[in-house]
Amino acid sequence: MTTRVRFAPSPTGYLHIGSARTALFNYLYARHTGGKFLLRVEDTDRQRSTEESLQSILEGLKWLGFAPDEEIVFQSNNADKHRAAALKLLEEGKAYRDFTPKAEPTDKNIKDSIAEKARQNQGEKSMRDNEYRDLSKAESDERAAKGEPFAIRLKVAESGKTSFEDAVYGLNERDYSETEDLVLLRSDGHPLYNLAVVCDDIEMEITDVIRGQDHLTNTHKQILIYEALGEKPPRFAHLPLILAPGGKKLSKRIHGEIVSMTTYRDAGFLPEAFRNFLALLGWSAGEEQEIYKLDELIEKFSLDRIHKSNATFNFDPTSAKHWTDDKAIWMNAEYIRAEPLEKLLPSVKAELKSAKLWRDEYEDDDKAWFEKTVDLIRERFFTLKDFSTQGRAYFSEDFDFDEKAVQKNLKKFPDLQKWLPELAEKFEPMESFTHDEIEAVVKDFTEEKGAKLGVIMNGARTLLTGLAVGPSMLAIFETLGKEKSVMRLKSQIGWNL
RNA sequence: GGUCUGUUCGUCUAGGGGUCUAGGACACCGCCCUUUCACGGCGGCGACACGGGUUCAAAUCCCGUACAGACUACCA
Repeated sequence: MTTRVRFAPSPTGYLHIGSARTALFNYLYARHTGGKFLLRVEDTDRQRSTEESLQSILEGLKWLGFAPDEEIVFQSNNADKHRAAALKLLEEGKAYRDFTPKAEPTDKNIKDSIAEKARQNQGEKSMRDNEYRDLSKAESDERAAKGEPFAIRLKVAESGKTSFEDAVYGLNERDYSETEDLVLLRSDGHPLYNLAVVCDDIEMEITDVIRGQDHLTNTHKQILIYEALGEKPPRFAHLPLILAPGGKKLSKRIHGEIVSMTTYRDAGFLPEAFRNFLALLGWSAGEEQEIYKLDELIEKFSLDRIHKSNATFNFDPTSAKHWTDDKAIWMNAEYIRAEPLEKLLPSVKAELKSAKLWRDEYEDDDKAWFEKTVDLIRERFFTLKDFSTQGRAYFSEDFDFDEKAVQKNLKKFPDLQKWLPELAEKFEPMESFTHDEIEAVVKDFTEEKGAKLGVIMNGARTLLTGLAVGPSMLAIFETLGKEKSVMRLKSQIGWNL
């Protein structure tokens, strides 16, 4: 049987890092086993689901390159089937009607009030003491017929336990006494999560459920539903969580955009780099390699090498340099300089386009120049954004001067204000403007002035690119060409800062 | 409160009784390379949560404790 896995986000927010990693692992597992990767949108919470979230999630998945192998399933479309399943269990006596009026949730923190209630019930109430649990069928039917509202609860057996072998966490067991008679269908007819998930997974013929560890206890409830329905549960693999620094839960409410996938796309990350980073959060191949191309990830991925302990996604919102996980940034830089140039070019093009620095000649008459330039400057870039910011001077005359660079490399050596335009004049008559010739001219000039080579070079770098850092100066001259080099050396813009 | 799960450098991790004076990566620091910065090279800092067992031997097995997380809804 071919494996079928699903990624099942609920559209109540954008695709965040933890979900993206879950999607990745599902995807890798599907590809590794030659199975199918499916997408199911769990949009049954009408209050919180939004179209905007859905689009954000779809965009994030698209960016990461995880296209579902079959049509997207929307859980809300299956509500009738979920209801039918609940009714069937009711009919078979495996579930019962609970006529207890629905308790309105307290207005304060829901989680806290639930824990509070659990504390109070401690030792006093059994999970089975619902007064309607053993109501006769006749009476139950009669009250229902009269229009009295009811929820449908699963009738969990008095004694026994649920157990399953998790691919990551091993054998999990839970005594029935720990599980309440869970509600399958709300009194307004709305099917609840655990029922919906089980029904959909059955219908979609899911063989392996790979999801966050926060569902570990839900799994027991779901197994109870599978059993009641007379279906065989799929295999389960629960993933460790991705936490915020300090070991707290990563939440969009307190951590903001840092957790959203689109943030990384917009910040100039390469999807392959981010995928690589994500893959190593909670999984490792057990070797000292760090860089894995997708094919390699697919080949090496296995559920049994997923960790049990949660990982911390490290970032520092107060730092411009460490705004997100250092390793993610490093990995992105690694991909930017190591990817085959032709694979990187489209991304650079997109970046330059969005910064209005793109010219169609770069794919035509100036193709060779463009490729050479990208290859030259990518060496020290971290994100695609750097091409339009730090690399701006290579594509436009309208670039900024870094004040510190001007101080350090220009104003500290006032002679340069006269010398650099003079150097430009030496360049002007040159027929061939390439590395060796430029070098000879610059060296002669330096000797003539009795100056230090570094002073001339650094001054030129700042005047030509606005920066104190960058590639070899001779390469910059050659890349920019004679005309621009001469023009910028003579320009006073940098000096007038 | 209860149930379950987890705990190796700041972070991601290797490790499954002896090869561990615990390996790698990122970050940080230093040196080298260099016209600058980066890359690269070399080196440094830095961890087995704690306490008891078991064993000739424990980061590795067992038990406690601490801490963390999940669940404990007519949310998903």
